[in-house]
Amino acid sequence: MGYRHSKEDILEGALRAVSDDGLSRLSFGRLARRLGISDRVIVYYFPSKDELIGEVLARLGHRLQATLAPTLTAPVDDHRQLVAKVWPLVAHVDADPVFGLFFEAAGLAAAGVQPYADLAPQLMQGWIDWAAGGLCGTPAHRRAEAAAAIAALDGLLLLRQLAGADTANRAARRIVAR
Amino acid sequence: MGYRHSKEDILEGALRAVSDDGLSRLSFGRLARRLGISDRVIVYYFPSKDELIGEVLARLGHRLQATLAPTLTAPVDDHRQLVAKVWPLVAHVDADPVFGLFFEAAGLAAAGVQPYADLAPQLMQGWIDWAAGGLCGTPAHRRAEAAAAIAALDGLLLLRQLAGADTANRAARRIVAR
DNA sequence: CAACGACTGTAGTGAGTACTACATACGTCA
DNA sequence: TGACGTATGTAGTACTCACTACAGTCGTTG
Repeated sequence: MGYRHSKEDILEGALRAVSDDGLSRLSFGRLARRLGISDRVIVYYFPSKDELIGEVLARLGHRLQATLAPTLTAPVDDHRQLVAKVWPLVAHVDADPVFGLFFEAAGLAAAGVQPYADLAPQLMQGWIDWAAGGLCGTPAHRRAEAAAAIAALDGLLLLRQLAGADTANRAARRIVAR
Repeated sequence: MGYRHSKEDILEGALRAVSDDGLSRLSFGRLARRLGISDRVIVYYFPSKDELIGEVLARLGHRLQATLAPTLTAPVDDHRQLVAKVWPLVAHVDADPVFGLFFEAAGLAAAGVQPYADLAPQLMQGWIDWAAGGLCGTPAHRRAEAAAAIAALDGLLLLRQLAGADTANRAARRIVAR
């Protein structure tokens, strides 16, 4: 028969918890209280906090790319066209908490905090690979334009979080314009 | 006569501490141990941790803008020219820890952690105002181009932190190109 | 049945957290 | 001289943190 708790439930609960409270407030105790279980159960499935964070970030990345996957049907030539196509979506979709978490992880990684310092670079690489899939041209061209697109999108998202949607949208129009 | 400890020394020590360890590892106890004093003294000058963080972030912002101030002598027309002018400097100068801290603060703010959520937006606004000072044209034009420049620069810096300098430099060349 | 592994519970550990209580030294000024 | 504000020290509070020890409870398998 089924057990009372499952790793899947805990992981989903953790995702909702970090969406609400941020990565920095994720703890065994808080999560256990939120789920109404003993922290002992969480520790059983995720023997260390780093493993819990790792799985949360991995799922977060998959979810992010799954959300954006339908965007990249017809390949475009350069990062400006890609930004023009993607920005309205990421700026509209209520994926805000996900991006907030992305920046929090990036910030912690930039500050050298483990395990983020090890995990965030591959999160970023995932973004770039995703963007390269929506571009055409030589591999080198696609890599560089993809990186440029991700830089622009990340910068715009950061701007959106800290200066508001209107400012970010106006900036996006300037970046896209040629 | 001089006192044994001064607020100035503690604040400078705090700046060095966060440059080394990140904002998230700043605590009364850690800082006191690092400075070889009692945490009681720190609490005396900074009655709450939020005040300590606030002053650290403020000084960080001033230092950042002071570093970049000489850049903006001759105003340019749009964000691409501004990025072209500023990027080589911010990418070269050994201001890496400062930018790491900026992203960490932004990430914590995005996640809603206090006091960052309150302080980071004005940090961002400071950047934008600074950038607007290096542009010419109508106020509306300068605001929008400044926001675009900051978005691009922030995105590039994030890319640099998480994907390496080469990738970021290649992306910068694409963004600057018209 | 017996042995085993997967799972759950109770309880605790030692470290770190922000912050406080309280006494005391010290210089300044009425 | 005495009162006062600034500065410093010792000690402690109530809390959260990640993680552990250990005993149990199940279902499955030999």
